[in-house]
Amino acid sequence: MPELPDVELFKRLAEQCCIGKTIADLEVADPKLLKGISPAALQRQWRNKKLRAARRHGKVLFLEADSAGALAMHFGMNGSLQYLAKTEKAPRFVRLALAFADGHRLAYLNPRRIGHVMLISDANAYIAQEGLGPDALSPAFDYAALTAALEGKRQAIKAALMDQTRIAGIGNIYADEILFQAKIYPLTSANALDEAAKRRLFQAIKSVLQTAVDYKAGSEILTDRLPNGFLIPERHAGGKCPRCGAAILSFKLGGRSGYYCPQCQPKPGG
DNA sequence: TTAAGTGTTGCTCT
DNA sequence: AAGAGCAACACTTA
Repeated sequence: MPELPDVELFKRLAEQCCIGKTIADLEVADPKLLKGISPAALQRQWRNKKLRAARRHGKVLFLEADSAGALAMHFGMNGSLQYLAKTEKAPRFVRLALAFADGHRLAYLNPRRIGHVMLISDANAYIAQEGLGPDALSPAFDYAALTAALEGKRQAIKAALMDQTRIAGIGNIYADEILFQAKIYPLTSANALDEAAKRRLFQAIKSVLQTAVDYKAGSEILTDRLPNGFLIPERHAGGKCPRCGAAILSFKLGGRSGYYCPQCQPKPGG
């Protein structure tokens, strides 16, 4: 699930339901996912503090408490954030939850436990320390930033898009979608893209991610929540190109499955 | 029952 | 030195 659009929705959920609320308790159901602090220390530090703000950079969500640092949440392969009403029973896989004074809870779920929640002092310092590139949807990530990120790189353009140290927020599924919309063959060398291709790529990064957020679509296969013309619903064996009807082909890159249309995304020179 | 899977890290090899 | 490939992480679903 969680690529940039998913985490953006988690951020909005936190903003809409929890900002300004007093944290009555922290329920750490799985201490293994908590980094940088012990459950007891986190409870001491965050109890009776107010949740001040939610921020996002790439795939990371930051929840900031008043004068008590921030929690940096990584959702891994299939983590999520859920708001639970006072009387609502906790679903499976809740690993950590903020229990507010009004009885509602904000729960961090992570079935596979790939991912973590880390207490940090400052989001910007964390971004710098992790070496994260500019957030794909931020104004700071402009066309010049894209060309700089791809400069002299010979690796496949899909791998470059997914490299969080160059651009933060794009994962396997949205990388495929962006390259489909930009009509670029995913295994093209990054430094082999001409000006026109890079312009299309930049436009596709912004429009695909923004569209996904606007449609409230995660990267799950939710056909009815994505506009027509998206590749994502056809991202499986037997899929058909939404543009030309050709059979969608699959490939492997770095152990991950990718999908593309051989008609709309032809190999350079082939 | 087996395989595949939305992310990241660390290791090895070229 | 960049970059490719792979395993590991833990667990669900097809």
